[in-house]
Amino acid sequence: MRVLLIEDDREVAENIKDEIEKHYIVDVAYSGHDGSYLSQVNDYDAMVVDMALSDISGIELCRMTRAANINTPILMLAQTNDVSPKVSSLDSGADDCMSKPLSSPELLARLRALTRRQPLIAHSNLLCVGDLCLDLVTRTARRANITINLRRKEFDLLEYLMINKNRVVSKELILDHVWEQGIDVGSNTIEVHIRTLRRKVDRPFGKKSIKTFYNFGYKIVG
Amino acid sequence: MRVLLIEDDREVAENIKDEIEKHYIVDVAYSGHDGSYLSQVNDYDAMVVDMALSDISGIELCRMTRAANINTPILMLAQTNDVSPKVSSLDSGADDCMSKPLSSPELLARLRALTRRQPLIAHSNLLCVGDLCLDLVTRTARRANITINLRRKEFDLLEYLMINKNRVVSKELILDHVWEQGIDVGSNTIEVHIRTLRRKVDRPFGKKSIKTFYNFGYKIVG
DNA sequence: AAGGGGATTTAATAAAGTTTTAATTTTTCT
DNA sequence: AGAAAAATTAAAACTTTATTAAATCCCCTT
Repeated sequence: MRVLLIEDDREVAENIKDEIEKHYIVDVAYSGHDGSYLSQVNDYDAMVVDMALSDISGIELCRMTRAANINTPILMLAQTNDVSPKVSSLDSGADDCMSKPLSSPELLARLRALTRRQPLIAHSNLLCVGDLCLDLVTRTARRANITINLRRKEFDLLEYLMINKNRVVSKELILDHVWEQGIDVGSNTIEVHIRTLRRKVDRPFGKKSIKTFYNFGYKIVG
Repeated sequence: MRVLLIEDDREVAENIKDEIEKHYIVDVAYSGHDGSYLSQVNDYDAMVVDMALSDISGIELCRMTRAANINTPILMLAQTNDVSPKVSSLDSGADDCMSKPLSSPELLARLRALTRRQPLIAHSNLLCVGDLCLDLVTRTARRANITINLRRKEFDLLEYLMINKNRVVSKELILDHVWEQGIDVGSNTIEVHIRTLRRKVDRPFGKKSIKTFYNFGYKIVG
């Protein structure tokens, strides 16, 4: 197991390094640039990133890392217990976030939890199928540089179709994942929502990305 | 996106539910037992579990869930900011842990981070005869890397033939298994469907995998 | 607590797609 | 060759989906 620690306060860095080093191999970068470079040339099992780096902010570094298609789990270290920086870092692609003062046992436990999972697939708040992109944070869609506002059910339905892009999903699965239990199975509410979705994301762009599969379900293609 | 909330304080449960419900579908269990049961019978994209349930501890519930081979991401809710319960829950299989008092934006951001990783895609279940494969989940066939859309009766008929690959099945058996009871035995609907099947799965590929057995039935060979 | 406004569901009808029937041609078996 | 079975076709009968508009639900404000 190899961990990359990015922290520009040398003293803090030494302390954290010593703790992690009791269990894993640690590389330390004392600046965002160095960290970013190391994260791209080496394969790490996890990264621990201080949010308040002086050259590149932790959030920016996170975004860059994900943009470079590096899916290494990232644990962010926030200066304070404020909520908003934590939310920003999670939404910029970090997997976890803890605030200072740090507890080493907790830090190590969080690293264990992060690295336990399989190497994972995508790591972005954007879910894209062709030129249609769904922003999971703002819950809007974009196509041809136009932002499309979606209602809640429309968003949920589109998200489920897009998670399963290029695969047919049955109406039964759609009901299970997008609607509450116990919805009347005989109703045509799925069809109605498919229609509004098509009107918003397909028709204005002359596309037909949502296909119908008679007597079975739908699929979205890219 | 479906979330299971396990929390036995009804008032707290309602509050959390209302928050999560702004974005996802929420099922609530008011006891560890109910929660454990629900997590096993339904597919959730994430679980939010109170550590201090009165019947089963959150930690125990976590262990049971992982032991049952359920990999749904789990976010634990700790009563206090103490380190040791957090460490225990992370080590018992939880993926993340936050302490009360809860901040809804942070809770939602953590849920986004957790569910971003492994979107819940339905997995295929294949039935193959030679190079012809039937996906029982999407109800499509594939041959030579081309996906073939099948209508309901075509699919049912092909599935029955493929289940009995390399064995002749009588028309009587086909009628029994693929058609409702009481279909007119004198009709030629089987022949018509065999024809459309051959046109879709054999002819375009220059194959003849569906054989006729005069005065008896059909068989598919691999 | 009541009203307003958007979101969601229901319901009715039109449109599209599927399955069966039936008539005809071709093949198989004796 | 002749009878029976299977293949081929096209059209009729049937099912499912798309489209509307209206009704209901839900949340937010007052």
